[in-house]
Amino acid sequence: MDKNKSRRPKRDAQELCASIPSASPPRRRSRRRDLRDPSATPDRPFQQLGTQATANTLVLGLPASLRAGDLEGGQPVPTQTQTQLPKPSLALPTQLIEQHATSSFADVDVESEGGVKVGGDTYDFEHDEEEVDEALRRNEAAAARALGGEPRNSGGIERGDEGCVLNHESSRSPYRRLAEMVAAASRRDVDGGAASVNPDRDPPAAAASPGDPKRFFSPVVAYFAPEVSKTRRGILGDRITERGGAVARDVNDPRVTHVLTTSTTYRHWNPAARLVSPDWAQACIRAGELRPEDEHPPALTGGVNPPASLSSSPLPPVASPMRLGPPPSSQDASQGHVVVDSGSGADGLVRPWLGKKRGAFACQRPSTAAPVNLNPHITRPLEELAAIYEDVLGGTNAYKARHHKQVAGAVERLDFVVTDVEQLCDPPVTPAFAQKTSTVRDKIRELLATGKLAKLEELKRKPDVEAVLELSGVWGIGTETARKLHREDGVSTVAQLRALAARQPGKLSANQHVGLRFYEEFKERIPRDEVEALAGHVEDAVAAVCPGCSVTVAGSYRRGKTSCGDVDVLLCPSEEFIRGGSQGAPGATVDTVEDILPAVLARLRTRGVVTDDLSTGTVSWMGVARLPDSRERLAPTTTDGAEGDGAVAVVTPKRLHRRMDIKTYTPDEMPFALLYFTGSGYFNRSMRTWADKAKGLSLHDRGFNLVRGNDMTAVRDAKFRDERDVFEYLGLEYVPPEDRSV
DNA sequence: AGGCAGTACTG
DNA sequence: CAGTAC
DNA sequence: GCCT
Repeated sequence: MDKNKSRRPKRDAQELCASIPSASPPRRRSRRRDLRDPSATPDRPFQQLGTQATANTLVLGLPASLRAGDLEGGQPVPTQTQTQLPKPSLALPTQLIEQHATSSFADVDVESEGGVKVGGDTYDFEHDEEEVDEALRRNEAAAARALGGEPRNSGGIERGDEGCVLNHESSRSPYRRLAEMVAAASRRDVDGGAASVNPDRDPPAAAASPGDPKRFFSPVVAYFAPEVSKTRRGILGDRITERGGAVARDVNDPRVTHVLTTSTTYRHWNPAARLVSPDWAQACIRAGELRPEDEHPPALTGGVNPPASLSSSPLPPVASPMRLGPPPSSQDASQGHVVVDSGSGADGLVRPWLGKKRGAFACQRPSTAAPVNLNPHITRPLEELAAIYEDVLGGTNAYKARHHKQVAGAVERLDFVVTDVEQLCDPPVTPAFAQKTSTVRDKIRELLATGKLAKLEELKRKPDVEAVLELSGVWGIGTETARKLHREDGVSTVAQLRALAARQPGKLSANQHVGLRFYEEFKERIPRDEVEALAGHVEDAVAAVCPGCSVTVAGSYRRGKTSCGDVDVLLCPSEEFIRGGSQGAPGATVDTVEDILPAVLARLRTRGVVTDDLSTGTVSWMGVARLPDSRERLAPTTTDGAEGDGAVAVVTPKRLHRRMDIKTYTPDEMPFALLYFTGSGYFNRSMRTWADKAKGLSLHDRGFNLVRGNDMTAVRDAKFRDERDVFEYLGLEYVPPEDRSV
């Protein structure tokens, strides 16, 4: 009766705010990109395999007391608990964002070798002088702007990415700020395409007469695939917007009508979008009118083989089962800013997805690669300390760790070199920096002054720290087990642990043996291509078992990272399958949702893709996978008769074992699952908190629960088709995956 | 001073 | 139930 | 470690 956890959250609103993508990154992003090796692989944001798309994820537990259907309306019906929150009339994200320049600028000495001198010590950067120069230029520019330079934009907010910084007015309600940040972030996205193409241009004169022949692109919302060069994208984008069209930044945007790509294997889930070559746009421009798309299918890019894994499989028409419905007739598409007028003359311009049935996974878009870290002198020690707090000390120290990491992350994202803590307080990098005091702030001060952290040095001197740090790096070994192994068995290194495991196998659990076996391999990052290839095998298996079931890669892959720590795959059978099993989904060899995963896994094991299990359930699996031997991956046995002449073995250099998770969700749950498993962790936490504070909802990987006093009730009054619906329900504006890295 | 999400799987 | 991971 |  006492566990009466009147758990009415009191979460840190601050953390939340801080964890929402701030408005500044995009600009940095693009600038930074220029600094990098142009040949670097562009980031690809996310991959939606198969068809279906809508989904999100969340993992909040399903509270025991789920009472179905006793809700009405979307209104949380608060009970009279003492814990009732003010439920402020949190006006949702509004357009209060003010623009102002980057707050601070640094004063740095650049040493000849590219180090930066701070507080007497010189730090070597992992990047070169040019980057530092760039940072300095940026600082200068920021300074100029701050001093009253060019008002970035009159009244508007979403004008381009440039210099749109939030007003960090700390007196405002944190929730309010959160909403605003979210709003700003998404706003960037929405019109962003055009804006980013040409920041100085006026909005695609939505005002002009729709019928204006000069504006023949008005029914078009284009999305440029990442492989289209920046310049071409810029030029064509300008032309398109000049002629009434719009350019979207997010393939996910439902308004996208045309995906301009050069890849024949480009694939994405928007059923309404048409895949065309950029040449199509050029042809239209030349002709002064819309040209038939068919004349410009995505061009082949010279002789490049699609990822072996994909082409290798007689890939079934996985492409679209679920979405063969009529195309969203242009104007419905959304409550959006860009109104897509399907225009009469454009007969069939917008039509159902008829795209490739097979192909590589590869819809990518320009990178969201992590910007260069200009402040390793601060972030490295903080992260090191955080790691010790979390992996060695454990327990509630994890919260300290979380905070240290949060600060390190925020500092890492800054586009100037920090030389004084005050620079972090002006607009506070994290809410804690708005406070008068803070231990982390003291640590940074110490770092800047001495280049060291006494606390860190002290911890590192303890003999067991290093050992526990290393041992807990083994999957399945946490702080407790690591400590115990060190204390009781004198094990300090993974090598020693292996020796022990060989002598006394019973010392470790089965999972820990697996973790130990693949210790080195699991530490390696997984390139996007490989994630796609692995997911491709999953897709093949799924298609064989349950046609129409979508396969979506979530996780950091979906956030556009160039490499991932693991592969996170979500399966979602079609509505038809849910209703009628193999009746509803012809070709399915299984009948229930619970049967899908085991059948898929069986296939993957047979093919050698899945090598080990870590945990197995009917709707959730965690384990180990790797690309099969190249001999097994033959050239595509083309369906059109062009016979693959046998093994065009694409050699995979190492074929490492990778951590992979696969989970099954119903279409109703998918939006939540996607959201949850796309993360990031901070982003999720912020959304959870927002949901709770603002709406009295608890958000998890399968839906919402309405929190009433001590129990919860599943929310089932609303239909959530995709992530956008979840954002909307929460009164937040949509944030695309790439902006969720926080 | 208490809370920080809450669950699923393993042994 | 503790430990671990998500 | 920080928020309520």
